[in-house]
Amino acid sequence: MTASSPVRPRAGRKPPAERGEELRAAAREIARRDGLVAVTLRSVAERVGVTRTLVVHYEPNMEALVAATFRTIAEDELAEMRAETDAEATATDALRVLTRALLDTGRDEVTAMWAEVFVLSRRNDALQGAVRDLMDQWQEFVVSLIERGMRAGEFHTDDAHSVAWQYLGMIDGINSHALVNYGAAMERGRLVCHAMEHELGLAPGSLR
Amino acid sequence: MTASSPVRPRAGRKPPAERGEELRAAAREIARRDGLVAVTLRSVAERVGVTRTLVVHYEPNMEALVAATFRTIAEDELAEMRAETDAEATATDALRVLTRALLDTGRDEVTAMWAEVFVLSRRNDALQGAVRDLMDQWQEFVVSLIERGMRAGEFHTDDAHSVAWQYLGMIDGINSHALVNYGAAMERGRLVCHAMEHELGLAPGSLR
DNA sequence: AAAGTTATTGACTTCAAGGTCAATATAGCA
DNA sequence: TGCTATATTGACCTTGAAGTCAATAACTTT
Repeated sequence: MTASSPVRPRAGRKPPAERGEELRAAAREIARRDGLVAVTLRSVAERVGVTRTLVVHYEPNMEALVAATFRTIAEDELAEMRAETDAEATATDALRVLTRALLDTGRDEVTAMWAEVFVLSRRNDALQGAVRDLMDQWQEFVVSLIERGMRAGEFHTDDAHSVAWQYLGMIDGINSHALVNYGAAMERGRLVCHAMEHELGLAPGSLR
Repeated sequence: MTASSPVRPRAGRKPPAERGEELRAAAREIARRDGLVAVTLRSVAERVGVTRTLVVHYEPNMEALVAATFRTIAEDELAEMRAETDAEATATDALRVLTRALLDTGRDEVTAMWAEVFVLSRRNDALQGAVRDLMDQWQEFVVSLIERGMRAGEFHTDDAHSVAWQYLGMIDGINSHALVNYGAAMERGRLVCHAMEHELGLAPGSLR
């Protein structure tokens, strides 16, 4: 075992834009799989197959990378939801589709990340900023959906903001609990639908 | 500055039970103030004024201490809620009081701890067990409250378990969001009340 | 009062985190 | 073809986490 070389071959030189994107993509994959806490200099470097130092070269601040990673993942998901709801003919249909999508079991990784973010942002200012931003964007998204329904005469409420905010909170909480409570994961969302139907003056069952 | 002694005086010898409780109490205080992640050998030792080694002597496993800390805090709170609701004359009153208490702003530290726990339990088996236990106990508590109301003819539902589970999820989520969204913290809970009134066949406004 | 049990401590180890700094190798340009 | 800017690396530092182990000091018991 004289020359057993466990050495990694030198990473090929790449244009900064490409390498940078490669590193950020790796950070996102790690965050999706093992959570934002797992996004470290070492883990990102190892995944890409470069030295820690190179990661520092591109991302001189880990807190910032974590925040950016969260931001991108969350913004991507929001864009997806926008696209899906925009495609629906009525606001009621859109809200039904949105609720169904948000309560879907396959979204567990994102749910876990949001739970993580509430904790981590206590100690990471950049992340806290990103969280606020994303919460605002989500809030605005749901408000505009409600307003769309009001303009069309489908929904009726006098406080779209409050309804939107609590809607998002309820969904987040139920999903978080389902993360631990495997058994109950199937039946998530009945109360949310009833609550929204009631709150927006919809006929019972409209959202199912 | 030859003899500037920053040395801590030797801690007085105490009976194991007392010292043990002292350490666990310190862990709880730290958890309440700075979160469960802040409960470390060092922080507990420093707070009590003893060496790290002594903490190890009493708590040979940090994961276990963190789990026990969470368990005690959460069980204390549950006991408090039990006492408060038991004191109410009707189940409707009890539910109103419970909801109000759970949505109270002063409960933010506990909310933060629960959010933390969902994240940490991914990497701490003992903690995961404690979380499951406590969720079960809460679930059972709310279910029995609902059943009390059904026996008295106040509530009507065909799935107390599902209603209880989602009730807790909603409250948790709304509180978590309020942790970040200072502005909206005042108006938490309208939807939850409406949802529960609707779900349990109560007259609108019964829970306000 | 002496002995023995054990609460308490200090020195040390291991591991993983973020980060610095100077050296090296390589791709693209002159 | 050779130069040069810079992408990439290796060696090193600091901090804070958990944990081990033998030594010391303080009660309790005989």
